[in-house]
Amino acid sequence: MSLASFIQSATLESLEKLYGVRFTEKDFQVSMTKPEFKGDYSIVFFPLLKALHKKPEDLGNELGQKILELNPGTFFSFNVIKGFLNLEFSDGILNEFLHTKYNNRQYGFSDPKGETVMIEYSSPNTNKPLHLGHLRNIFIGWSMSKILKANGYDIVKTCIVNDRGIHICKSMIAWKLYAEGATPDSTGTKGDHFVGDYYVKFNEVYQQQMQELMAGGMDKKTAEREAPVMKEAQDLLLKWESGDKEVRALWAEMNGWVYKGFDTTYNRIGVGFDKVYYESNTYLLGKKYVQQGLDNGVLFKKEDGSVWIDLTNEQLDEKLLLRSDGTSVYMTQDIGLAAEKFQEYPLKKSIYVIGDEQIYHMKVLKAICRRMNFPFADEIYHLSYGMVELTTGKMKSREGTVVDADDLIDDMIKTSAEQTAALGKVEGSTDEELSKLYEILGLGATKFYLLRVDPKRKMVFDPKDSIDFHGFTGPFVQYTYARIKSILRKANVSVEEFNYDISSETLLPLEKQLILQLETFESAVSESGSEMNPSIIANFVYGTAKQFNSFYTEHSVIQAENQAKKNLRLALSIMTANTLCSGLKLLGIQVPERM
RNA sequence: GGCCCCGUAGCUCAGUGGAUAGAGCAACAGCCUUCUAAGCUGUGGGUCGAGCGUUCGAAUCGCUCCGGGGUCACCA
Repeated sequence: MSLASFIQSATLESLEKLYGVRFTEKDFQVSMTKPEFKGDYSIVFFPLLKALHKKPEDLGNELGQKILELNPGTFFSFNVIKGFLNLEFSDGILNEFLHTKYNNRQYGFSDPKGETVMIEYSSPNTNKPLHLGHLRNIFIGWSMSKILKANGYDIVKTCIVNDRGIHICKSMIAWKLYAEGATPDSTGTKGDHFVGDYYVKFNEVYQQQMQELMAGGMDKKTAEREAPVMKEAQDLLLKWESGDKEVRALWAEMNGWVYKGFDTTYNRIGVGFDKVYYESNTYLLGKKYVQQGLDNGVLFKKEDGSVWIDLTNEQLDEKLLLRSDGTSVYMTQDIGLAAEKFQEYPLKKSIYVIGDEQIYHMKVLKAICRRMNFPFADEIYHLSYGMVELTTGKMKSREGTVVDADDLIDDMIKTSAEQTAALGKVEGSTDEELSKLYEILGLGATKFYLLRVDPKRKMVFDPKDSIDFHGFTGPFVQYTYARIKSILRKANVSVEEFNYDISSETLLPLEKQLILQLETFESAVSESGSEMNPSIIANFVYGTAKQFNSFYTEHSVIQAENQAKKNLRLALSIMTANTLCSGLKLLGIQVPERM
């Protein structure tokens, strides 16, 4: 139990003993005491005054005395200011916390609950490489999978690959027309970029043809439809759907190139999936549910044969589920896949990491599932994240302002190499060690930068900011870890073998603050899980690193005043290192032993 | 137009019912014969978009307005 919740229940118990009234945790708040006041945690008891007809000083003092009396040895003192009861923990209880947790690598993590959660993230189209926006999606998804695992859930990481449709047909036709048989291998190009280049080529040709048609007097709408290259792409799509062997072969080959490219990127950034769904396998799954919905009257057919659901009475609109020609739309597929997931796995919850532009879509999906009486309807959770914008505005593929994922990672690794070299602290390392280090730092910086903001909010990507390794950044936290490891090496202490005998040393303020900070890891883990928000962990590890650095500057570990102090500080250092490592791991970030 | 999200220091973000609103970056001033200065300490910087309301107490809750964004396809 965390210190905060310990105080919660101690307060409830004391109030009941004192006044015979049962309150709930919502009737008062427990928070960390502001630095300008004496104390560690504060009980805000304003709300209780009215119910108990007490003056603040009286209630505060009575409550404080009762809490101390019922929990001997736990608290050192208390004081009352207005409606705040400030409690100070005894050094003994904090020391005991340190003693039991300092070398527990599982600290902060829950035992398995035996419940499974699926989390879908990334879900790219196969016609172009991954970009900065995908990276935010991917890092949030990966991090949440780790955080939920730390909260005791079994995780199925998944991805729906949008491998069919007009977008890939556009790349295909451009390749057929202009590639002259070129392949990623023959040109030495990464597969996803290779296919993406033909998508760009398609759009160039398409634009040009439209201009020509419009110059000939055609209106824009018709020109969009009539441009030869677009008609050829449409033709490929029809052929694909009818199972044309040649088209299917080319489609499979080009997608294969893309997958190889994606895998390279996924491997490099250290993410993966347990189950990959392909749209080409799942896009027909929804149709049977549409028939079911028609049969039981949830859906209705219009005169032209199209199928709809009416959601106007829940502040949504009418939504099309089947075109008049009987083909399915996006939503139809999503219904099918949603059901498929729950059939394939015993899911407690099904999470979708998708941009906030699809909030409406996901709301409609849930509403439809509810109408169709799917038992899982309420277990669908849309973890929506805000778009990543540039300092110059939005990323627009048409204007060529999209930040490519591979390029970005290359830049970040290069930057970390330059910065490391400039500091000259890792001389004597092998080339292999160095390139590993640069990767850890470059990826750490990128991941931290994208995860430190609440997912729900849109964010600005400032290249200048993102390569700053000072302050609220991944490398800052990694640096703190590396320094601790350096201390431990110098002290000749092995983390596994160090044995901390609990001491009765008085804790100095900076030692105490660090313990109190470390103690909040557990609640950071559970909060980031229930809020679906990795930035809580990012803030925690940053705060912890900062707290350690303050301590480190002021007090020497190796040159401590006496052996007991030294042992205490070694234990504190080990626990900080472990906790930073655990926390960063939840963000998908590795730690370097030196930097 | 309907629905939804956002507006906090020059910039990027925390804080979502409690004490004098916090960090990082940028600016300025200090600290390396002492465990890694990718660090630490300090200074300046705010009508929390505006107004009204609820409350003992509002950046936080409600209403109105202003500004920015998303979405509402027989597109994917």
